[in-house]
Amino acid sequence: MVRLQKSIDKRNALIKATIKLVNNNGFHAAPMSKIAKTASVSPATIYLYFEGKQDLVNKTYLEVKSSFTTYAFATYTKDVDIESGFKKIWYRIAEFKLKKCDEAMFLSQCDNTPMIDEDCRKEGIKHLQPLLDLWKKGKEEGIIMPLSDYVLYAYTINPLSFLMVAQKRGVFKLTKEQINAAYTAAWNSIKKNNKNK
Amino acid sequence: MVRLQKSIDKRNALIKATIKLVNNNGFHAAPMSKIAKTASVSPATIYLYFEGKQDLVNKTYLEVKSSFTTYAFATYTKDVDIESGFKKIWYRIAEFKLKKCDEAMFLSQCDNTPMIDEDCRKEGIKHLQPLLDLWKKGKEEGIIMPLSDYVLYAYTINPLSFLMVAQKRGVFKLTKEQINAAYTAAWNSIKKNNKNK
Amino acid sequence: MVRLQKSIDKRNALIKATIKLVNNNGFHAAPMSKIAKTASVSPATIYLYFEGKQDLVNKTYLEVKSSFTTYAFATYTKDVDIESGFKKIWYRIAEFKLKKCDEAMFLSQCDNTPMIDEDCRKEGIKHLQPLLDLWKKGKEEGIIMPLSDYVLYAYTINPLSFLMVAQKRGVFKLTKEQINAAYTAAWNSIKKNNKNK
Amino acid sequence: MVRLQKSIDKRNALIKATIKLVNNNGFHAAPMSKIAKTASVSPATIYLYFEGKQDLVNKTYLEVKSSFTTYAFATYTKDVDIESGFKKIWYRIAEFKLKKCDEAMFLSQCDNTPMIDEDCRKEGIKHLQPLLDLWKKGKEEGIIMPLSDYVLYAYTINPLSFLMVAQKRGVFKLTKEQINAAYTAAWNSIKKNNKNK
DNA sequence: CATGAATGAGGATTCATTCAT
DNA sequence: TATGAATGAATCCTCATTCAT
Repeated sequence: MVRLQKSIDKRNALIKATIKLVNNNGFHAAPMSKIAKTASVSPATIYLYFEGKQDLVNKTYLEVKSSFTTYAFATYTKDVDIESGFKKIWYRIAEFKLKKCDEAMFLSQCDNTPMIDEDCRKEGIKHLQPLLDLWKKGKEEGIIMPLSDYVLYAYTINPLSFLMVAQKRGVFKLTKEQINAAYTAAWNSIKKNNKNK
Repeated sequence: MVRLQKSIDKRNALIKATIKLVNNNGFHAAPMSKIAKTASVSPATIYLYFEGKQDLVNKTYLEVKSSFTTYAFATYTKDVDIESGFKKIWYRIAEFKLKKCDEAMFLSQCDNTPMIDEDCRKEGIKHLQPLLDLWKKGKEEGIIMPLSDYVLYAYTINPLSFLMVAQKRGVFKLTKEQINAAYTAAWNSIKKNNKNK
Repeated sequence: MVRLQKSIDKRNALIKATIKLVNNNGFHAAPMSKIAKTASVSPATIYLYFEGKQDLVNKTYLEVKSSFTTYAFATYTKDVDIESGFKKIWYRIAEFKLKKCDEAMFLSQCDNTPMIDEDCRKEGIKHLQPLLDLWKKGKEEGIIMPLSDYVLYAYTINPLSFLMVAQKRGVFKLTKEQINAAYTAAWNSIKKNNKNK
Repeated sequence: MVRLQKSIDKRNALIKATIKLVNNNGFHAAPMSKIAKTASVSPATIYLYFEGKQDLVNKTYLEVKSSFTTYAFATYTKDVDIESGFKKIWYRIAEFKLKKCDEAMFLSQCDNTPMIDEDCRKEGIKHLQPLLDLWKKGKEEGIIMPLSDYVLYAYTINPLSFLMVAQKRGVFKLTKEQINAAYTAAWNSIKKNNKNK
């Protein structure tokens, strides 16, 4: 029992070290030896918790992705109307990008890299289901445009990653106003807005 | 044939090889030796055309970015109204993402990686000026929402990258209809909503 | 056997391999890979014991230099008169050049090459202090000519290196008689000539 | 004729470049490409004048060695007594070490390195004959100690190299007084000094 | 469970040399 | 004669992984 506890600590330390190093200089600057050192652990120990580097990276991705979705849906309940539900989720995601900066950065680094297995990527998306359900309902009710989920995601959620990275690079500042404006843009892009014509 | 001049052909072959290999398996799977082999050239030859790997990657990025913007603005002229201009550019970019798939994929891999120098990145953005000018005018004329250029980019251009990558992964198909729908979403997200005029 | 400690044996083997290879064909013929092979070790292992090639070479130099001075002063005590002391040290050095031939050859290779860091070189000279003290006293007592230590070294110790290298090249043989003659030459060159007293 | 002239210029430029680069950072910092560049010549051109790097280095050595001995014996004539003759030669050599600093430095770098072929080395020593003849006569006349030529060289000429290198390193200054003192040391070390006892 | 030492395979880069002109 | 481009082999070094303890 006690040993098991200790183990989880080490596993977490390794995950954290991976995130930190990848964020600092990208995947190519996160060798196993450095990850081990950052986690105050022997290189050999990593292989007690993970099958290898690929596995470590994948597991880290899943962990962070799960943390992301948990955060996103923490305050969401199905019993609200489409726009309110969407708004709630969207703002939670925006909040995540701002508050859990390390994790958000890590996810964005994972976005377009072949470092993450395709299977693992699919696994990571599963937890997004509540949002997909919401969209489905929204489309059925004629409130949201009948677009593919990918398109909806591309126009509402993904821009937040782009803006967060821009902020991280120091070329842009995500103020409260900017976020509100971004929400409006997001909603406008997918809402069916010809009802009162 | 001609040996008195460093052959532009070899340089191009190296750039192309870099794009290809990075696209296939990411930066970490594009060693100089493989790049050389792919370009049918000796490893040492690379160093006649580029200062090192960093330089090769940077130059490749700039080359592709330039190709991208050239394509984007090829049919654009300033003398049209805001929406027409935007539409023209947007569709050219969409076309680029579809037709110049390799180059588009490469650019998306560059987006969130620290492999590209920050200076180089800034250099690459310069050529986007015509679009920024258009947006400026659009904002002044009250046609486009008064948003930061980063937000405008995040909501109109960046989603295309996301969708292109999704398509490349085989989880999504960018049909003509999808593109038209995407355009509508893009425009809706940034146009000034004048329904209650 | 024991693996919990970096084995001093391996370090020594590496130092020895370096000496051997440099002696055989000079610095330029002692690549890390060959040093590793000669020491029956993986190339990567070298980097557990040394920071890089520069460090390996420097450390080897210091090691040998230290071995040299230890040998030189092993039988020397301050309580003898100047000439006896000098003679003792001189003969020990001569003995070193003959018996520890590998080390002596290595040191002579280091003499005029920029492969050794200047700092490291200075460090190596420190241990020569007893001889310098002896000289100082000898000069004060009017027994040794009032020459710079560099000149004293050039005329008494350095010739031994020259002769040893010549012997190694096979063009000359350092017999006992030659050594005695060399000692006389050395002492004559620095002793205060008191013939006309 | 004109072409031949030009050729000699290039050959000389190459020799000079070799000396310069080797002096600056040792043999390992004098790649063919740099030598070519320093001599304002194409790398390929080197191979028109020399068989390869080994040959270039050897020929450079011989050239410099020849320049050295020429200088050393320029003012020497056989018709003087032993000590005067020796003194003349010795001071010329000292002058060479000071005035032709580049060449002297180069020679000292060649001293203990296996970069120079043994055959080539022997060839270089040949021109020293006048000094060896002088010594022979001196020994026969009972003026110089009956020592091997190597020992005589080690105690009279070689120290000058040592001192010159020390000066080059900045740890020692070869003033006129030092040189005179050095000469005395040199002569004392080999002269048969018990004649008037 | 945990470790530090050890490693072979592979990475970027340089070099002496050659080739086509 | 002279060249700049081109290169395969070799160099230093790093990395993911394993092993003996």
